[in-house]
Amino acid sequence: MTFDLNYYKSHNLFLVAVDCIIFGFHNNEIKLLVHHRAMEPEQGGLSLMGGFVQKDESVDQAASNILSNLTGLENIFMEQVKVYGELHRDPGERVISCAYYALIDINAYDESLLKNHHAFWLSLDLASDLIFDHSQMVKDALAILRRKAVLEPIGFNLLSEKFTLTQLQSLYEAIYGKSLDKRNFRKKMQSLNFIEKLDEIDKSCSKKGAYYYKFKDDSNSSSEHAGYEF
Amino acid sequence: MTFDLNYYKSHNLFLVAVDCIIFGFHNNEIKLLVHHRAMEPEQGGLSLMGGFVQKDESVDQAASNILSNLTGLENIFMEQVKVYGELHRDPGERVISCAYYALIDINAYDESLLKNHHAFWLSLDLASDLIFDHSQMVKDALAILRRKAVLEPIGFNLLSEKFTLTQLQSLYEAIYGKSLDKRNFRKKMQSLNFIEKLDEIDKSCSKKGAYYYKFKDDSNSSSEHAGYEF
DNA sequence: TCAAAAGTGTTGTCGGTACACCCATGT
DNA sequence: ACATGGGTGTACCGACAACACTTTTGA
Repeated sequence: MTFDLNYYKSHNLFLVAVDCIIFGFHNNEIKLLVHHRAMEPEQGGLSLMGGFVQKDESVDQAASNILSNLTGLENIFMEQVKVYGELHRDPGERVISCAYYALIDINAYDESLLKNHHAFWLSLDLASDLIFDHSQMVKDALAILRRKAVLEPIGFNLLSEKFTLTQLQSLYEAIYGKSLDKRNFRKKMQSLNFIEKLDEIDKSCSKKGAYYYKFKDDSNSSSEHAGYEF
Repeated sequence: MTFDLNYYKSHNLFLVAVDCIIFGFHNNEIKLLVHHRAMEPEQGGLSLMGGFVQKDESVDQAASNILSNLTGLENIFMEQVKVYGELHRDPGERVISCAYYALIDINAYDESLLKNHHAFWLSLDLASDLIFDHSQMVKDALAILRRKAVLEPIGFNLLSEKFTLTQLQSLYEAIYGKSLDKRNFRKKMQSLNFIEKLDEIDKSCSKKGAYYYKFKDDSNSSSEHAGYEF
């Protein structure tokens, strides 16, 4: 089967990049995986982890490849933020970039891979002076995260498999940048039905000890945000 | 200033397209501007209006250029839906496409331009069998529209400058695909503070006549959905 | 015994929803 | 006079926000 390739050939071609906003959570703070850019322009500047899309991969695949090369993690939830397509957003060359965000457990990734890539965790407070339009990408990703975390069991990926309610609350406080009422938070979490109490108790950060919880396995059935059919 | 262009040169290049989901509203139905695709593959199939991004325009500009070439309308609100980057989404060639949606007043555009492009309005009910992944694009755009129309004075662009509350309600009913309570709808609209009653009365579709309303000029100040700062 | 974190209920407010009738007018 | 669409108010319910004390235990 051949098509009229002239139709396609007569148009411009572009470099297409993927930039990843990889969130982690440590010390009650949201962190961001970044590195110092190795080449001009903006050599040495703080940059999101990214790369170019290759011929033989979809854009989504390009994003998850970047993440797995960097952390060894596979099948992590990633979602598109948006496309950044301004003419001179990368002063070096015309590059159209698609941003993705991911949420990972900061305790469960391959440290050595991360070192190979000279990547490190940056506190979100300092994410306001990344190179190019990367700070905007982070802002946009955070807005999505904030919007979704109210409704869906997103954000659990930022914690270890077992976590206490206090830890979970700290995470939400970090995401929204404000403190929450303990009783209201617990009540809400209960009603959302995303988590399940375990028998185990964590005594590491209190004398009394706190029950561990985990993210319910069947929490895919609960949300399913309306089919939005025609 | 020269940069290390080898870094950029060593990567693959792509065709980048823009596909526009252009919504209109007529006869109490949401419509979609489409055309029959002129070339293989899928020649004759129903397609969104689209085109390729050119070297000298941003991706956003590419989208608004498509809209203005097609309708003569400038400065219309358009928003990105997302990027569609699967390998074989366009069977003819590898094309990465960025979808945008727009809402236009179906009574105020240049009919002749539209004819030149062989474009026509399709009822949204029939939008489930567009070519490629275009139906998915429409679904995704609708989801965004539904999410935003509750909070923001979006959707007004689908009506003429002056409109009655009944017309506005029909629009919302079409967007959400269900009928709404008249009293609750009016109460809500009042509280949202987006619209302003005019002195003029429309007698075209009732004996009693209905007040015209318009979208408040200063409604930019009202929303401003939180800075989401770091 | 005391410091430190875990855990637990009630009340008021607000927004959403359900629901039924009168009004003005053209025919 | 009547048919047609325009316009209005009230009562219930659920979600969210504010708010303070008791429990457990390791040091």
